[in-house]
Amino acid sequence: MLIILLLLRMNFSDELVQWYIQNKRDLPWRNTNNAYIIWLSEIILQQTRVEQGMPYFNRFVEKYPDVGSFAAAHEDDILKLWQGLGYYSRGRNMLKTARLVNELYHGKFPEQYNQLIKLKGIGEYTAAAISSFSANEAKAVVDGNVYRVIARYFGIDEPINSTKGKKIFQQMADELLNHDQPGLHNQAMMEFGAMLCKPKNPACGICPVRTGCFAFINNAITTLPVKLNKLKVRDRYLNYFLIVDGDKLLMNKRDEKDVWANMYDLPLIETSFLMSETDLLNLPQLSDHFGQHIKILEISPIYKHILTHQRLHVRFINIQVKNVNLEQNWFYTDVESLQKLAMPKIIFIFIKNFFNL
DNA sequence: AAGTCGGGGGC
DNA sequence: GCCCCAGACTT
Repeated sequence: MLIILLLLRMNFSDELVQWYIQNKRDLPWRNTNNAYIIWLSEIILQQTRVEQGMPYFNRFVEKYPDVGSFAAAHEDDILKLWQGLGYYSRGRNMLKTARLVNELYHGKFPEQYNQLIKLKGIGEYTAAAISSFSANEAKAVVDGNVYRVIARYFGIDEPINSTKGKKIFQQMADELLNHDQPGLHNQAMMEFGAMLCKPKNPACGICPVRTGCFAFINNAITTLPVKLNKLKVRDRYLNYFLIVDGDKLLMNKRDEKDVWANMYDLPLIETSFLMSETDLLNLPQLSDHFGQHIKILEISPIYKHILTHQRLHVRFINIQVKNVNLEQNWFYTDVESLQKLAMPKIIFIFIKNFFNL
């Protein structure tokens, strides 16, 4: 019985690897075993589609061809290059890791799972990916694709985002791993999930392993994998003030907490509910910052900006003021330097249009 | 164990 | 709208 199970599993891996070799996409990070380059690609691709991450990967490789050059960068430069990709802590953690690697390993990016897992921004998935792709270490990756492929093929209905579920899927992935070619096996599992065993409308018609697939046989494609979802979305109302003084604009550097940590936006008054323009302009905070003589030049419509846990209602209010009480993180910048600051997408778009950049 | 962190694409 | 994307970190 055990032997039959073993054979079945070996066949599964072999089938996927064969399918992979014939159908894989030609992606730039697949043509190297340079752990640094693979690290770059893996961090960029966390929770990010390949098409979205690709241009960022190319720009990062170009600008920072090795760990040393990355380690020497300023956080502002990393965040600027990361602008628009989201989950900015990835960029900030990369800088910490690059600097540590540069010191600890003298610029040679580690390839062993046990070394990688200790680094900031590298979890189980990424450590397994880097070690198996760069050095063929026998560690099985479990990403969103792998969860889906295993859940469907073996009919596992344990939620993939429960603690118990994660353990089960990791264990199954470990057992499935082809120890002769871990890197190839891992790539195959993920590519198969991404290209064929897709979340919606998987291509079961051309699937090489459908005859052994639980979900295909039992018509459970749409119900597997199972995921617990209790996503709470919060509404936030962001009122940004555009204050132009000659050729300079008043900017704010955000703090370490909250979204968009360490990035740049504008002076902000946040409310937890939709406030009318007149009520907003009567807020004491406004006169505290800008005095009594405030002239409204222009008010933008309210833009809805969707984040994972937040619905942002954003508007921009262009005002003319006599004097400004500078907050801790406020500063003036000219339009030239403006382009070097890493800004959240919605801020960047607005400013870009406003100044015709 | 639950909450937080972006932005975009497919349906 | 809702779900998902080569997840990790903090509380």
